[in-house]
Amino acid sequence: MYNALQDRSWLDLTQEEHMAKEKEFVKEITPQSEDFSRWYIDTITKADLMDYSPVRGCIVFKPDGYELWEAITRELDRRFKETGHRNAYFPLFIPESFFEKEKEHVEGFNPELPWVTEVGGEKLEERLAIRPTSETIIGYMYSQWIQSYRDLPLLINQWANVVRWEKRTLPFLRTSEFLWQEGHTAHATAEEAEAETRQMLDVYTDFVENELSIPVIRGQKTPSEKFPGAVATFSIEAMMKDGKAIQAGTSHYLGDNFARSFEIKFLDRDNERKYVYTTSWGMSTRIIGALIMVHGDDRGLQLPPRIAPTQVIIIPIGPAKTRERVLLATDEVYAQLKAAGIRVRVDAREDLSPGWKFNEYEMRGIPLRLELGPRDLDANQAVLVRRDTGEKETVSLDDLAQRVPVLLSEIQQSMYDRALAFRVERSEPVSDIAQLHEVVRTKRGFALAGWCGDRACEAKIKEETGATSRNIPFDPPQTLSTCVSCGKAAAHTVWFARAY
RNA sequence: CGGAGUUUAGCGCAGUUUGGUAGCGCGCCUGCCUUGGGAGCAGGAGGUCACAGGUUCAAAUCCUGUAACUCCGACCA
Repeated sequence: MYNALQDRSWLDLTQEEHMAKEKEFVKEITPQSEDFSRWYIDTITKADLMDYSPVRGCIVFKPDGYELWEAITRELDRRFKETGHRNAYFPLFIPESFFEKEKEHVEGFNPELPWVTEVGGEKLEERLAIRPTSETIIGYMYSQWIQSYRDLPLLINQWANVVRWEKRTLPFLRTSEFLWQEGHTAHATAEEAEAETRQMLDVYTDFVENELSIPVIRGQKTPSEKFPGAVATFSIEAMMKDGKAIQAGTSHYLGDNFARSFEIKFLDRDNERKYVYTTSWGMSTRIIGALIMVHGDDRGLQLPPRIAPTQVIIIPIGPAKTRERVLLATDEVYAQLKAAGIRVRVDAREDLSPGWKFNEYEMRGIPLRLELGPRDLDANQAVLVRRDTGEKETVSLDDLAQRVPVLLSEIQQSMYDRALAFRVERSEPVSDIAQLHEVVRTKRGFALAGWCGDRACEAKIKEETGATSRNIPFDPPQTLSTCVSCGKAAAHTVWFARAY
């Protein structure tokens, strides 16, 4: 365990290194390089995003964490509505018989389902599952609602909590109860449903890359990794700073599987009764974990400006005798930024030193800090400090409303660029399992490999390296011709990685 | 679900070997003083030592069991 007080090595460091080292032991966050898991837990705890709950595997979203989710829902919801979807809400409880209608589906979820079996001490006639996802109950309702081709397409989204009793949980990334949205659509033709599946993957990609500054790999899941009951599952995959993958969002083409199970039929123009084709797609609070693990550093969180609940924190500085003057100017700067549409807050608490606040808001990931003190006022300027690079600049008070939005957008882009460069650097093609193992375990990254299409080869890779297939990318950097496992001709080029 | 570790004040920990008054740092409260990278001084509050049993004159400490958390595996959209 690193003990800051006993570590004298920093005495020999240069001024700059000395500063950095000093900062290191001021805060209570384990460095990423020392223990990434500890870093993650330290960061989300110290940044006050969540707390553990008395219920195993369930966390409390504290206001700062929930505010992040609210920002995410706002941006996603806007995109869903722009693409013609409407929100609805279906029950939390699902009758047991519903699950049994789709064999693959029930087998996929059975191990994680909690059941309500009695109420008021009396046993229920039929057990009720607490939903792990809502395909079945929505499928049933759709069978009631859809009569004619004129009822199609049916484009509905639900914001909800779902429960999957996970054996191993990790805050945000894998919790027994989590929040998400699930879209469920029904279409007259397979082509239209497939187009919807791709469109929603595009929506997710746009959201994650542009709002969260997280570059993603788009592709199709292999059969063993696809959603239970789906014809095809598509995903966007992101690389965390420890080189592991997180599935950031999924979109499923369900074909007519659920339509057949739930008798969802419509009368077409030709007066024939036909099954509909359905899709479902989801993104969950897991994305918050990804956001933290992609951008965070040893000083804590780092939030991309477009999603950050607070984009600029203003810290007024100065002793009592200049305080009134500084606060007056702070009010003006605040109003100016607010009017420019920037999410801005002021921390004028007198009992905490400016230095304390600098560290605190860096830990909390606020993208831009604005310092305003008496010396600044004399020069009619303010100091702006970027969270991502630490760069300082002074800006005339008259130019703030122009300069701040520009800086925020530069930060947004630069965070994306940095994450992309990191992923590219940690990704490489491999030609045998030993190499694949080397890439995912030692170098800690993504391995691009040829795959013959045989489940046994995929299972063997997982067995020997701990890596799972992430997806078959739409745009692989190159195409590989032999299977990394058996050496036969490759049917697909696949990304493999250790995953959360 | 297996293996290992942890559980003592809000947080981080010492105390457990060898049973005998509940401790430290940070934070918190009051006051003074301070403010450009986690300020200082003084005073103060705060704990069924995870939980349940057991041994003992006496248990944070020894024994048994349970739970939660962390890590590593297994499982898993």
